[in-house]
Amino acid sequence: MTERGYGQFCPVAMATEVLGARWNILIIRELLCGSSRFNELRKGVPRMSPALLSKRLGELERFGIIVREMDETSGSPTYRLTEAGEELRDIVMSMGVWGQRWLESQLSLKNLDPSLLMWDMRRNLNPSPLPDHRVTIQFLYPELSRGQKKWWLIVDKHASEPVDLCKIDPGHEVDLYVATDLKTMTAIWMGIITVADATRRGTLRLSGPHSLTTCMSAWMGLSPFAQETKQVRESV
Amino acid sequence: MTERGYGQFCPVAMATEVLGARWNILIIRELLCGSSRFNELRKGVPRMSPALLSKRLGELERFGIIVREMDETSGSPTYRLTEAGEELRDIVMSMGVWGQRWLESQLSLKNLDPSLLMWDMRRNLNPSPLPDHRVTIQFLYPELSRGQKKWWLIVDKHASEPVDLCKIDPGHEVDLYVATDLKTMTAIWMGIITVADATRRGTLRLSGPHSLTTCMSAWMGLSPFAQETKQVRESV
DNA sequence: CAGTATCCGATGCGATACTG
DNA sequence: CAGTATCGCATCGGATACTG
Repeated sequence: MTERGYGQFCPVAMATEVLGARWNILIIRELLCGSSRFNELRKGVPRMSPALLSKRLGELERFGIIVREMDETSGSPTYRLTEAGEELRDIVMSMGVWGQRWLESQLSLKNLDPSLLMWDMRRNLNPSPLPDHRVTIQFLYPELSRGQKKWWLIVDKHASEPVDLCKIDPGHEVDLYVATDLKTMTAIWMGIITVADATRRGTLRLSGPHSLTTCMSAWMGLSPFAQETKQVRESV
Repeated sequence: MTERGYGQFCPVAMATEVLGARWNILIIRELLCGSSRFNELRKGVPRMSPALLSKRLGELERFGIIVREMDETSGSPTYRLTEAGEELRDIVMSMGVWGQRWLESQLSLKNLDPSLLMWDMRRNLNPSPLPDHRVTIQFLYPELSRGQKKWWLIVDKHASEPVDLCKIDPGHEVDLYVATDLKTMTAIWMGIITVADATRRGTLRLSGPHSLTTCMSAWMGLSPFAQETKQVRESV
């Protein structure tokens, strides 16, 4: 990529100069999903170095796609999409739908990452089917390394942040245990298999009260693209 | 870009691995516009080396976005979009619309290129307002170098290819002369100014029969994004 | 016409460490 | 928490020439 531009006046080419730069679409995706602070964004693009993220944020601001503002209360910087950036929502979503429909799910299932998965689940979890009191759910991935093995989702409808994610034991009594492997959990999240499938095969085990286990597919929000039906590739 | 992937299972990330690779969106744009042969594609991405184009076509084929087939009659290879590729049309068009709405037109007008412009005009010219007989239109860009100065568009409704583009004098009598500068002509094509504007300012001069000059904005198709209204950037 | 082959330079970007 | 600073390599891709 010895120089960035395409030397074309075509608006598609102009847009591609911005949107085609590595990482940019994913940064915009994070902002569209509601992240706004630097270290929040980092969680969504963990393989990106902070230096590069900072650089890209600057570029996106110069292009008028995001603005950097100081948060009144916390005093820390905040990024949000401008109107121009917000108008990218349909494009980014369409790309996701297209990816889900046409790219091999096998490929996705090679890019497993528990942090990203749990972070996504935190974001999309739906508290409403859950009881009114605080609920603690522990996820266990036995095959993973020490630091990645255990995760806690704490749901409290009445808290300021209804869903919280921890990697260290919050100390609460656990209401529901979910034991599975990362590939299974990711496949469920992506809509490739269901909770029922995995339970039947024995790759997912739930232990806790019936009131929590039976409605798992209700409170566990899936990926926004989960319901997109997979298409079969055209064979030559 | 030390490695290509993002390491994320998210469908947006998967799609971005394919669509974000340099040039790919522009190649797809060309295919969507109807190009199908290698050297036809090259005209749409002149700054791309043939080696790289070839490589990218191979990748796109492996991803199931295009297929390479042999043309029965000519015996030469042909590329066309698969169903998966065709489903990218809305995304690519949306990117163009977004680019036209939000990116500085000044930027576009720094990426002038007469070959791309004339090639685009050839593609979008609308023969129907023109007379039934063959019409030859000569474009003259006095400021350009010898090889880029003169262009001929030959329109013949009854020919197999209704619109032809030449860089060398086809020898026909010219019906309409268009003299202008490249920036003006590009701005007209992009919908930034109109033929009438440019004529009034004297940056575009037409000489030929009234029947051809008055309906120029009718036969000269504009960019597919020309009617998108420009938006003003959010000021901080 | 439709590509390959080869070469080499620029730079994007990843890794790590550090600071206010 | 929110970034900067620095370094060095891998690789992307541009240029040119060549081939069936």
